[in-house]
Amino acid sequence: MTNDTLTISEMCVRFDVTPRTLRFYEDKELLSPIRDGQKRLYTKREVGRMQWISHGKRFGFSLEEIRELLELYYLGDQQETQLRRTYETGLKHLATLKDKKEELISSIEDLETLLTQCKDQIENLPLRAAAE
Amino acid sequence: MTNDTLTISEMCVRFDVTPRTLRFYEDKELLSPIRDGQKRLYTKREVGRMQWISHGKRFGFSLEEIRELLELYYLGDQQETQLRRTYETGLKHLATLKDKKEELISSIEDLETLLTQCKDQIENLPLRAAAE
DNA sequence: CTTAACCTTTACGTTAACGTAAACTTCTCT
DNA sequence: AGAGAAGTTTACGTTAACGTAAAGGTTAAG
Repeated sequence: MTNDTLTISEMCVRFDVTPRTLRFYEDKELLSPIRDGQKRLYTKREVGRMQWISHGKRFGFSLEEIRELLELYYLGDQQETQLRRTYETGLKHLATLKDKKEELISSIEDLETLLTQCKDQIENLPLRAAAE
Repeated sequence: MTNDTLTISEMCVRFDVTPRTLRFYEDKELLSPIRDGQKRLYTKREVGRMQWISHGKRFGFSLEEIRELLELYYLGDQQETQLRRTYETGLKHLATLKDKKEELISSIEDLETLLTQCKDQIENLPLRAAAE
């Protein structure tokens, strides 16, 4: 019974999304689950793709940008031209991710500085009034 | 002449946004430039805030989430309660940022793996036909 | 057999984050 | 004075990414 495919509700639990979201992604050609009759079944490949979608969203990429990147999950019998294009797209995404990483690191430092200042202010609060 | 305030168009250049965007952020109380007659002037503080907005957007935060964080830029004569709340909010954001950082790092690794595979495929392409 | 759980399609609704157009002021330059 | 550049307010429009409701098919349990 424990096949290596997931139902739509299992996917929903796993990625904390609604069925609507998964169908929406399918409509946008980000996912293409197989069918058992009417029902959708998500293979390991779809799970992998959904993983990327999930991460991509958290990093602020649009679904369209994510869709481009997902080409890397095919890599079937592609034309050389297409294969190279996919590769180039991947490289660009990689560069963007690395940029964001740097930006993120310095943002974390900035926020830590702000928090330190905030903490100082809290600790040096004027002891209120005098009545105690 | 070179005051330490920026006009709206200077802000637009600096952050690569339209005037509409800056006015929109003002409407949402993310920014509050001073006025010279009708015209908006952005002080160093507003520039600092806009810096955060810009980063926040790139990391996938909503404007509402960013607005909360921006409280850290006031730190004026706040009530202790409010100050602590602001501090807590900041801590949560910091934790989220750190999570995203980890996620980002492993995503970069994953993408690099995919790209390596893709590169392999390109290099091992069947030399087409034979006619040459 | 029928009820419930789970799935489906179709289609209109909603929210965030701006875009865009119209009509007006203010300043500077010639 | 007249033209242009840069700014303003007001308000309707747009797009992405789903939410939500209606109406119905399928399968296991009682």
